[in-house]
Amino acid sequence: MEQERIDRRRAQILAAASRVFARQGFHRTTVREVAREAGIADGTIYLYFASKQELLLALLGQLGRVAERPADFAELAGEDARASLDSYLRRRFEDLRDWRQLFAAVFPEVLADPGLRAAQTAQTAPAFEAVEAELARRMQVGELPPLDPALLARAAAATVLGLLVLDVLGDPVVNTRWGELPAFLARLWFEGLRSEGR
Amino acid sequence: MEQERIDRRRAQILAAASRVFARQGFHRTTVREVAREAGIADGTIYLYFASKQELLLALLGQLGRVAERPADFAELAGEDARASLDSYLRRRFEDLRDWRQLFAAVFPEVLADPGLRAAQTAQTAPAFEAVEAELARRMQVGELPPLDPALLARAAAATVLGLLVLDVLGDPVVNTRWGELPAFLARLWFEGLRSEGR
Amino acid sequence: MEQERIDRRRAQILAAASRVFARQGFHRTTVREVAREAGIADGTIYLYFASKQELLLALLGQLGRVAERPADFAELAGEDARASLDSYLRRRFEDLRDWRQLFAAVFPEVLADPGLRAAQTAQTAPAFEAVEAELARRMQVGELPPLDPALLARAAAATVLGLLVLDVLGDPVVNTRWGELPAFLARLWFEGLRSEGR
Amino acid sequence: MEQERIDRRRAQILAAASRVFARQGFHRTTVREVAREAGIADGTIYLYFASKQELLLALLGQLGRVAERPADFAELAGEDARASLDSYLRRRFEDLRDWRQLFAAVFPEVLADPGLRAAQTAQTAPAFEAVEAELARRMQVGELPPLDPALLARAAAATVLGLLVLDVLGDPVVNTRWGELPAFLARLWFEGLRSEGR
DNA sequence: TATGAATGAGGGTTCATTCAT
DNA sequence: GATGAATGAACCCTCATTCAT
Repeated sequence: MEQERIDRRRAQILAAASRVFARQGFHRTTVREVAREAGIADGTIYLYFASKQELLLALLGQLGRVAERPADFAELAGEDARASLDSYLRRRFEDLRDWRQLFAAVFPEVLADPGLRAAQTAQTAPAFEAVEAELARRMQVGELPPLDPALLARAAAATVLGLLVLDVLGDPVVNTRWGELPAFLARLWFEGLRSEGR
Repeated sequence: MEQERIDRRRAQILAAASRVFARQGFHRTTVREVAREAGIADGTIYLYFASKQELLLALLGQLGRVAERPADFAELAGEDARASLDSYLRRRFEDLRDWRQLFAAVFPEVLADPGLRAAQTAQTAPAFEAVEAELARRMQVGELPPLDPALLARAAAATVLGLLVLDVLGDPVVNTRWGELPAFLARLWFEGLRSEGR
Repeated sequence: MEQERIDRRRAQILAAASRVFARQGFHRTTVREVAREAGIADGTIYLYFASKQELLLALLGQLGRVAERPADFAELAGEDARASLDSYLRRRFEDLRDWRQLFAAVFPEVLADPGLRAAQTAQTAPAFEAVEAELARRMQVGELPPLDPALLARAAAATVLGLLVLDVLGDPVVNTRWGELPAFLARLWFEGLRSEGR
Repeated sequence: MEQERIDRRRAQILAAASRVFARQGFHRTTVREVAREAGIADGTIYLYFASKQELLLALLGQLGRVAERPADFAELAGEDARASLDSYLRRRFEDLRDWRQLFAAVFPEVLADPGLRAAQTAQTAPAFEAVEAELARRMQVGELPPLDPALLARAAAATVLGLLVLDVLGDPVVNTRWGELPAFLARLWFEGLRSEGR
């Protein structure tokens, strides 16, 4: 089908853009470099995207689909809190690794551009709301202690986001021990730092 | 004194740059805009900084001085773990609010530029080591449960960093309730999410 | 062919540069003026030359090919000295006229730039050596009086170079009577200024 | 006297300008560099010269006074042609060495700038006329063979000018054997290149 | 549809010149 | 008079975008 060819081309270009943006940053990358990476001519990109900025927005859209994923959280409703957190984090961190490049490509520019900042925040709002609702429910049924759901959601999101950022920055510990993080976080969040004896 | 005048001018220019970069991002900002914001002529900037890039590096240096601050952590050696964390976080979060603009100005570019990423990671390494050592000490004396100090340090740093990022992104909860975060985090990290009844 | 198109464009740009540089000098000429003269856009020049300086170097290369021409001198080996000088000068002066613009475009900058001065002198050295060898040979066979070949070569080159300079300066006599110069020089150099009667 | 102080300052600045222009060329030299070389502040130059261009014009004026010197030629009226040429050239070449720096500083720009080219040619015209008149006189009295005085004057001037240019270009022979040139030229011009036996 | 040469607006930087001290 | 910090016009060059082939 015609649409299919277009989609394939767009995907090819976006993949190339993601690689080069992640490597050099959006502004240090020329459209020509994206084209070279995709193995096509400069002008061809403009047959599939209206501008360089549109490339970024398309990548942001892809990234957005990951950010929306927390809604899956609700699916875990049945399990007990600790187990559900554990398995949720494990899956989440595996996903994130895959999206690392996309994140490195897009996120710095999101942070730098006021328009994108607003868009990103707006896009993330529903996910936060869903998480907050789920947290509140579990608190009500006594599965979780009565904390502020909004703050708890932010703290959790911030930790994951921060680890992703440290990963992109090249922190050697985070780079090499990414796989240990879900279990570590689950334990930390649930047990806390109280020393056992007390 | 002569040096003093130079320092004042450099500070004036850096403050202006920090404002505009935070607002629009480094690359979307022209040197002319920085000059306008500082109330001086384009060329004057080049009497105090060799290039636009040097402006960024100088701001990065200012930011670095904050990142090194975790070393203060060691000063709290005497207090008990929960109290020391509490007061440390409180002071840290107040500081961070002040450095928010600087962070918003510089960090996106750090994230986007491979060279700056490496520099930033290298610059932060000693602070991580100090924190890890302090954590290990407290674990040994039984003030903290025996967790991996490296991961714990990363998790804590990631949470703070992530909250700063959410703040910059304009998350309404983080924006308006920044002051509640230190106490919330101290409680979360110490008590954990175990519901009381179990 | 592809290379052909490139060569044509380069030639077109160099011809334009030669005209404008000769008219206004290298530094008083903007890249935009060269582009306008060539009938292309500013940026197009940079598809064919890396910098404004490269434009100058390319022109210098063209000029160099003329300076090397004295090697032709050796080809006249068979003829008698006076006749060979005469025909050599005649051809040389005709050539020079054609290269006048190129010379006016490039030479002032060669004279002004230490790096180019050295390059030019180095480039000319082999030609001088060839001429000296030929002169020495003719002296040995008695076709020329025993003068210092190095000085003779310099004196001759200096005269021609000086006339070219006077021509560029706009000396009315040299401008209008360029064609008489070869014969005049041949006569002067051969007969000398001794008045006949002595 | 007041005027004297001014003159001294102007001379000091011009000497500095002459050195730096000769070394780096007019356009590659900043006004600041001239000031540094003169040991004064940037702005001070503008108390004595209206613009950077005026510096050049003042130096051109100094150079002009040398170019006018050929009028001395007339003073030699009494001597016989060969002897007078010989001593004239000897004194001229010594002078020229002294003016070498000035020449290197100013001449490239004269060659490059249409306005200065015209000025220089106009300024030199009277000297040429004087020389031509003297040559014509000597031809009439039989001291010189009947050549075209205008061409002869140009040829002689071109040779000297060309040698000066070769000197500035850094030709090693001209650089090291400048002192031999007057005698060589006198011999060449008078005896010519006819081999003796013929 | 794909190409890549051409375009030209825009930005970082330099530097001649001014002027408050 | 002397200073040198400040100015801002001008220039070289880059690169997103267009369009003829």
